[in-house]
Amino acid sequence: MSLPFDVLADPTRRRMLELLLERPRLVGEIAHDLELSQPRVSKHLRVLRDGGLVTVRAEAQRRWYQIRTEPLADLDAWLAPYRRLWTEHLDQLERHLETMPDTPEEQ
Amino acid sequence: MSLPFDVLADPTRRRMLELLLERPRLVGEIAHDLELSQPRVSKHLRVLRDGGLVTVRAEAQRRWYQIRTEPLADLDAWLAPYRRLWTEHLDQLERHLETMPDTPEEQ
DNA sequence: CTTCAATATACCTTAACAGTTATATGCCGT
DNA sequence: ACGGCATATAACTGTTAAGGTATATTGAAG
Repeated sequence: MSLPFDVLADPTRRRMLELLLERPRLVGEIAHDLELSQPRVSKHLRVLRDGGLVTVRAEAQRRWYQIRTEPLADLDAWLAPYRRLWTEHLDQLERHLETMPDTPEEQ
Repeated sequence: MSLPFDVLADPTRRRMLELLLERPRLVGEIAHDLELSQPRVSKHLRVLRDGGLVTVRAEAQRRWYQIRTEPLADLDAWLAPYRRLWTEHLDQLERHLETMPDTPEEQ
């Protein structure tokens, strides 16, 4: 399970994903909507594709890009153990901190 | 809400966070457990700290680093709209795809 | 007050990556 | 067959970031 952190680290790619969340799109559409050059979009789509976050469907010269959820589900799974820290027992962390030696804070 | 993607993009930092999930740790502990040089650990901790993912508590020359959940909760929130794609109505996407023009797949 | 221990940081090198411009590829219409 | 459209990729450039080594800082202990 390779996590999509690197792929999602780029804000442009996240904006593209956000568009693709609504519906599949053409390269040109994305470039237009986000005001990006076409090669730039193609390159990012390549990265998204290599990371498994999108798939392509060819229609003549057009390419329909569509979101793929698996890596996002993996990310969700990665978050699980941390999520408990701020949901279930929020005070469990607090109690833990009280266990720590009591010394002046830095910064 | 600045997302912690860049910070978490580094696998070493993710391993460090994983350690800190159990309990707060000293720099030296982390370096030892993960077999990393001390400066390397300090540098990563700096990034984690700037990203709000950890806080420090000074105890003499020791520094106790402890996890901070807010950015992770932000990440969780970011995931929310996507999460629906693979939980609630998995077939909603499928239905959407059937709406698309039917052309040969690429790769 | 000197020395050692724990940590932070400066400096340097290298690698990766985003962006641009130019070009290639493939398909459609005429 | 030909010109144009949609997309991909190559080549190049600039920036950023990680890692290493060396050094600075601060507190403790003797």
